[in-house]
This record gives sequence, C-alpha cells and structure tokens, in this order.
Amino acid sequence: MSNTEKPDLEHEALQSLPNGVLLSWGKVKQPKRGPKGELSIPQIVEAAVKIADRDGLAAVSMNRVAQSLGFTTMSLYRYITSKEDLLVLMQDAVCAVEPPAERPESQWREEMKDYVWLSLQMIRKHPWYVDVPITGVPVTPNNLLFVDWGIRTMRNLELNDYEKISFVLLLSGYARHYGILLRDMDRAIGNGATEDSFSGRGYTEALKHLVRQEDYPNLYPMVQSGVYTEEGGEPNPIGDDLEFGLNRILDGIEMYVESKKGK
Amino acid sequence: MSNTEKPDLEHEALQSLPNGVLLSWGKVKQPKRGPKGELSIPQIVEAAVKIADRDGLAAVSMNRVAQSLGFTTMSLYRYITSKEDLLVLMQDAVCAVEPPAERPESQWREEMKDYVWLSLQMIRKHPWYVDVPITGVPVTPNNLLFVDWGIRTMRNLELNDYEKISFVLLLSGYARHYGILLRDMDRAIGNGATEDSFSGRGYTEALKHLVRQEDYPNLYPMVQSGVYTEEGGEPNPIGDDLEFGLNRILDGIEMYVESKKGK
DNA sequence: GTATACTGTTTACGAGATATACACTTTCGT
DNA sequence: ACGAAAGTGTATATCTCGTAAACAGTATAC
Repeated sequence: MSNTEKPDLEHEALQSLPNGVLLSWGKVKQPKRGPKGELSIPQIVEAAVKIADRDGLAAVSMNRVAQSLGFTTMSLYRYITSKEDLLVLMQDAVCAVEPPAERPESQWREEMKDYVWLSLQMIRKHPWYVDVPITGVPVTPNNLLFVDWGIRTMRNLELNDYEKISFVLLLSGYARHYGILLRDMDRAIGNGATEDSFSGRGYTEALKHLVRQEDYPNLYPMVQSGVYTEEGGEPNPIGDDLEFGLNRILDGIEMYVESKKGK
Repeated sequence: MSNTEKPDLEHEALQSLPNGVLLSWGKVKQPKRGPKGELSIPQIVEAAVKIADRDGLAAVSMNRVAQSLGFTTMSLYRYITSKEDLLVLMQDAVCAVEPPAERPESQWREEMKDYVWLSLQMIRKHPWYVDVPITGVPVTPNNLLFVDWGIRTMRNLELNDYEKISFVLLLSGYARHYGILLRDMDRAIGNGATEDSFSGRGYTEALKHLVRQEDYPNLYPMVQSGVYTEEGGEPNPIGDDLEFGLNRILDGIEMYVESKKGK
C-alpha cells in the first residue's frame, strides 16, 4: 500500500522554511534505523555558543566546535546541513529568556523598558549575537517568544496590530542598535586595557588634527572639546544615551497612544 | 644631517588610527621612487563597490576585485595592507553624499527626515553597507560628513552637545535598522521572483502551523490574520512602518526640546 | 650610473567549509 | 534470524580565501 500520499499539509508548508529554522522547531524526523547518535543538536549548539561567548563569532569554525566535543569536523554534518544552520540555532538558543512577570496596566512604559533592558542583557552575555547577519523576520521559536513578549507590553493599549508590530520593531531595533554600541565599548575596553592607552584616548588626538572647522563646521566644536569621543569619562555615557533615547521613543509612543484615545 | 627628528605631532597622533582609516584620509606618504602605480586606491575601491553592489559583500574577494581590474590578486596589496582596509574604504566611499540645502529654522523635523531618508537611500543603493561590521564610532571623512550633517539638523535647537550626539545616534541608528529591513525585503523580492513564490508567501503558511496559541498568546492572532508576515500586501508596508516609527521618534525629540525651552 | 625604493607577479601556505567514499552498526521487513 | 536499508563517525580531498615571501623589472635620487 502506498502510504506516501497522506496529505500532510503541515509538512508541505514547512518545506518552505530554511533547514536551520526547521531544526530550531525540532520538526525533523527522528532516524529509526542505524546507530544512535553520540552527539545531539543541543550539545553542538551549546559548544558553539560557549566558543562564541569566549572568543567571538569568528572563532566558531566547524573544526573548533567538533574538537571541543571530541569529535571530528565532519561528524557535525550528521546533525546540521551547514554552518548557516548552526548560526540560526545558536541565535535561537540564546533567545531562550524568561520574560518577567506582567506589571499593572498603567506601567506599560516600564514593561517596554524591561523589554529593551533584557534584550540588551542577552546581547551583553552573547556579544556575537549582533554579528550574526539578519536574514529576515524572526521565525525561530525563542525569537518569536521575544516578539510575543514585545506585543504583550501593549496588551492594554488601544492600538491595532500594525501599530503594535511597528512599535515592537521600533523597540527591538533600538535594543539591537545599542547592543552593537555596547559590544563595541566592551570590546574597546578589553583591548584598551591590554594595549596602548598611552597614545591618546583612542583616536581623540588624531581626530583633533583631521577634523577641520571648514570641512565639519557642526562637528568641529564637539571633537575639539572631546565630547565626540567622550573624553570626559562620565560615569556611564552610553548607558545614559541609551536611557535618554529610549525615553524619547517612549514619549513618542505615549503621545501617539494619547492622541488615539481622544478619538 | 638628521631630518628624522622633526616633531611632527600630527603624524604621531595619526599613528593611533587603523591603516584603512589613514588611507581614507589620504594621509599616507606618496612614494617618490620606483615605477608609478598602474592602479590606484580609488580605482580599487570603485571596483570593489561595483562587485558588492551587484553580488553582495561576500562576493568581494581580493581575487575577484583584482581580476575585474585585470591584475593579479597580490597587486592590490601594494595599495592596501589588508582586506579590512578595503572594507573601510568602501564604506567611506559610498558615504560621499551631498547633504541637501538647509531648510528654514522651523523645519528641523523635515531636515531630520531628510537625514534618515538619504541614509536609507544610500543603503538601498549599496545594500552590503549594513553587512560591514561596525568597528566603532565613525572616524572616516565621509562618514563624519554624515555625522556633521546630523548635528546640523539641530543647529537651531537649544540642546547641549551630548544631547545632540544622542539624537544623531538615535536617528542614524534608526536609519540603519530600517536599512537592514529594506535590504532583506529587497532581497526576498529578488529571490521570490526567480524562485518558488507558489509555496505560500514566504513562511506565512508554515508559521500558521508552528505558532500555537498556547505558546504565543499575543503573537498568535497576528500570525493567523497574516498581519505578522504582511500578507495583506499594502502598497508599502515597510515604508509606512518606517515613517510611522520615525514620527514617534521625532515626537519624542520635539517633546524634549519643548520641555527644555520652558526652563 | 648605480643604489634604492618602488612596481606587479609567481609561488606557497594555512585555514576553513564541505563533498565523497568507507567501514561499521542498528533496525525493519520478511 | 537474516539481509537490505538507513544511519553513524571518520579519513581524505577539493575548493576558496587571505596573505606572506621571494623575484624580476623600473623609475628616481644622489
């Protein structure tokens, strides 16, 4: 009898997804015959994440991952079809973050801040996260949990679906953007401590020579005063910028919500 | 006579910059002896940009760039010290955008929109731009022109330098973020036209199977209605999101500016 | 007019992703 | 129970890339 013809609409629809995404959903048939695998996808992903956390995304080679597990490079290909898959899985793995409890209705701003903060915290733990090229809208399970949580912050606001998605995009994009900045800062501190900090605080001195008033009339004073390169050494300049910009965005959202309420 | 001992403070400060940055400023001594080079940095960069525009950043290999110019791979290393340099130069090259004329004092919002739009336009012309990893604060000449222009939009606002930099960061980060989204969209369209568009509009169908109400209570309705994957096919959904989010940010900035005026 | 500082080229190496072929192992259908 | 099928980890090999090193030729400075 031909049991090949079961409709299996789900299976068909799933074919449209890239392999790595399918793996992340665990929607891959388990092999029945043959020896049981000694490795497993979670193991591989965990090893890869550990390497990336320690030595950056560039250090994640199939060879290195395999060696850290005590296997050969090619053994990994029994579990994933390409390195791209691995990156997708790594990304989804570190998105497994427990969203905090809901807050009372009036505190949606605080919830949104939680959202951005927790996103940032995740990126700081896994700085390579922002190095993985974005290939599209989130579609892996833990990634979507993040999205779900973002939408949750607006559960009590009178906004339509499009508006909510726009705002989630706005907030997560903001978090990502600052994640990149924070990563760069951390990286610079890591390097700076080891290397020459004597040659002027980063490029400050050099820029003072290069940025001429006639070419950069608006930027010039900031470079000269050291504001541009943050010579001042405030307690936490980037963190302050972050908070500041976020408050502006939240103000903007609040204004919009209020204006809709009127109608 | 030893003319090696000229102070040359400028030269010393410049040493702190990465080589690619130095090249972008043209601050590299011209060779006097030996044959004149048949190539030139602008030529190389132009060729590399052309390749990246057509086939993406991954297609930019030293080999391919050299071949497209009719030279051998290694000849490029007579002009730049590494591929990293090339990326820096490419990035700076495409930032050579003429800022539009200033607008009257009251129209700072419009100027900020111009800023974001022009940034986006540049990214659309050179989608690989956002694939180049950010290594730090902008320090190359054309990149700094962008910053200068960003600060210019606030020339008539009562803000201090830190606030202005924060806002430039906010706006350019927003542009970059949407640049990534637009690139992804364009890419998807490019692929979709060639490949299977029959398998359901992207992942919509697949997601409807995977996103269960119990796991994603907030996201679920949006996936089912197709809002999440933008099935509706509005005239320009991403462009609308962009405009919408930008207006929220500008609202937030305006609120802040107004609140400061009061004092 | 020769030493010097260049030029573009050739060759070589090492890393990295992955295709292929192999020998071994488990399970299913009979 | 037994052979075929499916699956496992491994060894080897290929291809692409960035770039170091050595080389032969050429233009300029003294």
